[in-house]
Amino acid sequence: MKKEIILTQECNQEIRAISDTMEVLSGKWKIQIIATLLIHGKMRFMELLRTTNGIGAKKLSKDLEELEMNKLITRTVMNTKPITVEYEITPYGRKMEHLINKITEWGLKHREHMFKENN
Amino acid sequence: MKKEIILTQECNQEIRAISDTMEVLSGKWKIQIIATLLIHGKMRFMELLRTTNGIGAKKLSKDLEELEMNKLITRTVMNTKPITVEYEITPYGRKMEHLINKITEWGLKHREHMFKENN
DNA sequence: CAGGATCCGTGACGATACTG
DNA sequence: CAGTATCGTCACGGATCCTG
Repeated sequence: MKKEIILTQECNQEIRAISDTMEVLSGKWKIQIIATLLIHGKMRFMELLRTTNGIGAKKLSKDLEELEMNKLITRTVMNTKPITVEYEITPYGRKMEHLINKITEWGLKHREHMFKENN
Repeated sequence: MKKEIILTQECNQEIRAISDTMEVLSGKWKIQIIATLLIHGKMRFMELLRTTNGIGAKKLSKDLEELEMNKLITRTVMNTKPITVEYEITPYGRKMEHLINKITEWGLKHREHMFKENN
């Protein structure tokens, strides 16, 4: 099974940067997971599964793995019985908070804008 | 063929806002197209096709259509022979410039960060 | 030129069952 | 509990051909 960090290899610097970011963030769930962890702090797998409405275990597992590869979260296996695992935002991941806020902000304005023009 | 603006219908306000934004932006190409149009101003279909490296005509056409639905760009058919079409960012779309800058910025830092830790 | 129609392969994702 | 393995579906996106 390959575990490589995906960094885009394309011509233009700016386009690469954009692609890199989108590679990390895109999909329905990644940002939601980050946002949830930013709010709640440490969380276990099942908590995330319940909180992130609509996601399946397989997808959650995969997304968490990718987020860990990108150093945005940490994964800690506790030696309890039965096993529990805790996920937590890294300081580096926390730096994404501002970007997520911008994204949220834009989404709110966009919804307004769409309603205004269409009705 | 349905042409509806997709606005997410989920529980939480913040999550909805995030999903709305990602709905508009996600995929490899949308932001690239916007960025390109921000730089070059008016562009024709074929210009965009050449400039946006790797995209196919079908996908470009579809993405442009979606961007137009979201009022980020305008599509103008010129009555020339043969027909030409011009795409251009709207003032509203131009408001996304700041967000795109943030995304680009984060991508650059992320690339640095990944190299630092892995080598 | 600007795309639509069609065909088709691949991979993403859900559901279910199973393991340490 | 925290996943992995397996199966099956389906929509995305590429390639090609066609049209006003």
